[in-house]
Order: sequence, then structure tokens, then C-alpha cells
Amino acid sequence: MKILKNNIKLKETLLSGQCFRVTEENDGSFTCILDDRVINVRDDNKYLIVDSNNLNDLEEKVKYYFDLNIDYDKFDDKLSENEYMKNIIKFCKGYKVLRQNHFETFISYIISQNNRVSRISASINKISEKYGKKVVFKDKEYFLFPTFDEIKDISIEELRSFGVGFRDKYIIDALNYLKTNNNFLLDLEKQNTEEATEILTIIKGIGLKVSSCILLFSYHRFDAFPIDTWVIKNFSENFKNIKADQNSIKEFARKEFDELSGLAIQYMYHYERNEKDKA
DNA sequence: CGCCAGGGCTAGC
DNA sequence: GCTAGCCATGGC
Repeated sequence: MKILKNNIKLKETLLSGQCFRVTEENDGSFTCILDDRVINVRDDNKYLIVDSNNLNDLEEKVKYYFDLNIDYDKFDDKLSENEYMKNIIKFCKGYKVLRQNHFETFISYIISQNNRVSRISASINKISEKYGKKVVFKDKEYFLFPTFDEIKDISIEELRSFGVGFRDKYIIDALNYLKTNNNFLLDLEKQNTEEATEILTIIKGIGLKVSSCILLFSYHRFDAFPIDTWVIKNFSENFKNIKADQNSIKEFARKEFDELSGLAIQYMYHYERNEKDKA
């Protein structure tokens, strides 16, 4: 299936550390495990060429996941009012914020703390292989990320065997929270970012960074932004008049980029991690 | 071997 | 309110 790609840079977006269940194939295409299916997607000039084990609403699904229904140009224009952003936005054109499954993102980013992408993916894959639904696509087996009901009674020992380390107890705490607050993840959609952050951080193992990632990469909150070592480094180099700590950066971003502060910080992260490495 | 990974919790000031 | 030390694990 051909889908107008609306400017997306597929590879940059998929390999930016937003999602953990993507493989780059030898032919340059990508295989991604979305919440309810497996897709293979390839960048072809003006189009994305997409195939899947499940063709129902595929176009709609893909456009939603890759955020192709939204015009980023108007965001970029607004952010370009800031001199620094203006300079990096050329590099960031085509970077999209994915719309990932709530539950999967929630658990995945708990695992992400003080961890690295390859290990995060390995743990998520093991959990999925054991508890998720099997899907066959192009003669290969894949496993969807389990639903809450499929892993709600997982033991701490088994989690540990999947390599999540000290985060095992955090996942248990998160699952317990969901048991007593069934609609919690759905309700977050109705809350503003500040309220949602307050609730998410009740859960042990979820702090500001992890909650921001959940809200940005699954709830599409452009006013939620993860501040990590890369962003702090970028700030200390490029905004020397701003103190490079969580609170100061947050305050500055709010004031300067308002409701787009999350996208701005994400661009910064993307630029800092990728463009600079090439030099 | 020691270091670090898109952090967060806890204890001790 | 702030910060140092700690937390599992494995790749380098």
C-alpha cells in the first residue's frame, strides 16, 4: 500500500529512541510492531510503501502512528522565531512524534530508566514473546506487546529473568496501580499535562523524565518534555545565560516555546544526538 | 577491570 | 529543598 508520506523522515523518526520495537531490514525498510499488528514500511520518494499482516484500516493506522495527519510546518515556523531553533530546524524537518500505544509506552519507559535502548528492546521482546499474542507476517513470527490483562499477574522473579533489573519492583507497582485504577491510562487523555504528570509520578519508578516520555510519545503532549543528559548538555553549550538544570530549562522552555516546548526540546535532543555525532 | 546507559528513590543534611 | 550513593545488567 502507498501512503503519502507528508514529509516524514522515516529512518530518523524510527531510530530516534522513541520506540523500542523496530528493526531495520537489509533492504532498508523497517519492520515495526505496532499495538495490534506488524508492519513493514519503506521510504519511497513521496510515499511510504507499507505492508502488514493486518490490512484493516491500515492506511488510517499508519497515518495516525507516524503522525502524518498533522502539519508540522506551522509548528516549525513558530519555533523558528527563536534564533537557535531556526538553525537546527532544517536538520529536524521530517522528524515526527509517534503516537504509540499507552500501555506499552507506560511499561517500556519504566524499563528505560538508566538503561540503554538495546537492552530495553531486549526486555520488551522477552516479555512480549512470553505473554503477547503471536503474529505471523511474511513467514516470520512476531509477538505483540501484551495487554494489561495478559501480564497483570506476572511475578517479580519472572520480570527479573527478562533482564529488567532493579526496575522489576517499579513494574509491579505500576501494574498494581492499574489494578485499582482500571481506566487510569485512558483518563490521562482527559487531563492536562500538569495533572497527568502529577498522577503518573505517584507510581514508584516514574519521575519527571519517564512521565514526560510517556506523555510525549504516547499522548502526543507537545508541552511535555524529557530533560536528560543530552538536553542539559545542549543547553549548557547554546544557552549560556540559562542555568542548565531541570527547573531552569523547564521554565525557559515554557516561556520561550509555550505549548510547543516538548517538540522544541525533542528537536534539540535529536540534533544533539545525531547531527553533532557526524562531525 | 571500570565505566556508563534518554533516572529515580532514599537517606542524610 | 537539595544532593550523593545506590540500584541490576551487559556491552564496551
